[in-house]
Amino acid sequence: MTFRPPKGTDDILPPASQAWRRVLGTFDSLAERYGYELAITPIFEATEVFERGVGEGTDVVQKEMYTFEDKGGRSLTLRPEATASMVRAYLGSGSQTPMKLAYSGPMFRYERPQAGRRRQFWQVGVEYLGEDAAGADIEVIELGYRFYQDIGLEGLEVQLNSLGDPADRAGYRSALVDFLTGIADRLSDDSRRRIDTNPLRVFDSKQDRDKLAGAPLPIDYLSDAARAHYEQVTAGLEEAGIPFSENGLLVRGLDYYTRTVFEYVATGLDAAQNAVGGGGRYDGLAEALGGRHVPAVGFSLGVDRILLAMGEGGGEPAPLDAFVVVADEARRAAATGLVRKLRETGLRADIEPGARSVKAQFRAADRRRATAAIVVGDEWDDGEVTLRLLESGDEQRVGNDAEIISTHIGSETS
RNA sequence: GUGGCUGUAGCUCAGUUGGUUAGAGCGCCGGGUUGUGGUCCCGGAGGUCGCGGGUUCGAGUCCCGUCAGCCACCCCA
Repeated sequence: MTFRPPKGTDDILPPASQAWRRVLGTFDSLAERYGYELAITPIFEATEVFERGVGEGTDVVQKEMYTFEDKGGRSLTLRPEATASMVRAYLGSGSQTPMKLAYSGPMFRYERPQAGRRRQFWQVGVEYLGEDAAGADIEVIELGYRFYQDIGLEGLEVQLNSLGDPADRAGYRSALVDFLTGIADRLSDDSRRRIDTNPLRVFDSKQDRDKLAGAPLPIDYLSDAARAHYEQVTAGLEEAGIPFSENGLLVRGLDYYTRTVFEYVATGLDAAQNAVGGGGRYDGLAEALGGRHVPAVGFSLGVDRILLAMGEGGGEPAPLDAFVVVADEARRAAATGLVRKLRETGLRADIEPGARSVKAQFRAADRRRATAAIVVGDEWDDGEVTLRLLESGDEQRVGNDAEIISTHIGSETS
């Protein structure tokens, strides 16, 4: 028996989990203020949801899926991302009106782990479903940007591009294939294979990026409608005060994107994986799943990577407002009752559950970073407790009432 | 899937050309203070040296294999 979690997965425990609570909480309230409601879908789906949604030609589908057969002979897959699930759920709901959804949860991809890449990783995201207006693109990108601002991630860059509509791709694709065929002898094996299967994916390759100078770019092949949409997005972002840079090489690794694509890059991250979030418009995804036409746009942000970029690996234990010290065991019932009342008033309060020396209890109070130690001893008979402020060492006797104690501590911490 | 680096106490590590009962710092527990922490002093607990095999009188140390971790590639969050 090993106590390590499976390869590429992590136990997130205190004190590191403190940062998780904060980041997840920030996302939750921010999404709610922007009008995105919670969506919870299964972490596994019928395999075809991802095959058809994400795209057969993508690395995610070809080699990174956790696929298994259940006892009923169904092929299921642990979700490698959430967007396909969200669209599937939206179609399943039968909704005829736009829906703004926010989600948070683990995703799974079978890969060799490294810095910023895990087999189970956590994404938060939103999807603006059933809306084709550029205003939705702008709102989504802005929401993501605001999120990074709120949690205090510095050195963030927003990169933007447009891939156009499927109709724009036909002409573009043949131009790209011509170009790539011309330099095929200098490309990596992977890229050469993609010329036939999925030429756009060549832009994903770091190895070949420098050889792509002069390659035709999707942005130069946009239809009038797609171009107008793109220009509305850039204008809207400027108006919203969101700094961004246009990157004609940005194509994203999933097949479902149309028009707008964007990525949030942490410039301060020295790890190779510096994309902390990304997204785009996917007007064709619902139809790829066999549904009706549903224009939509969304993003997903990698919480593990965000914390990595912020250097939030360790940290201090969560602070406590009060630690109740039992001076002698005969007073335990009184002390336990006091902790209960302190907690009811909203204080973070704790106590040792078994008999320990006063010294040990004070040491515990200090280690837990308590603001005050509350001693329950002989003074209890006078209706009082001793309140010691651990940082200054100031000590006084106060009424043994939770409200009174709370007031004394509150004036210290505020 | 491919390549590189690393596995000794809870953590960070030391361990001399292979040589007796494997060490340090930090952390943890207890005592010094009959009701007082964070400083200081004293004491204590805690180790299949990743695992398996081989060489040797003798392996933490050398060789082979294997597993795990880390990093990079492919690609993405």
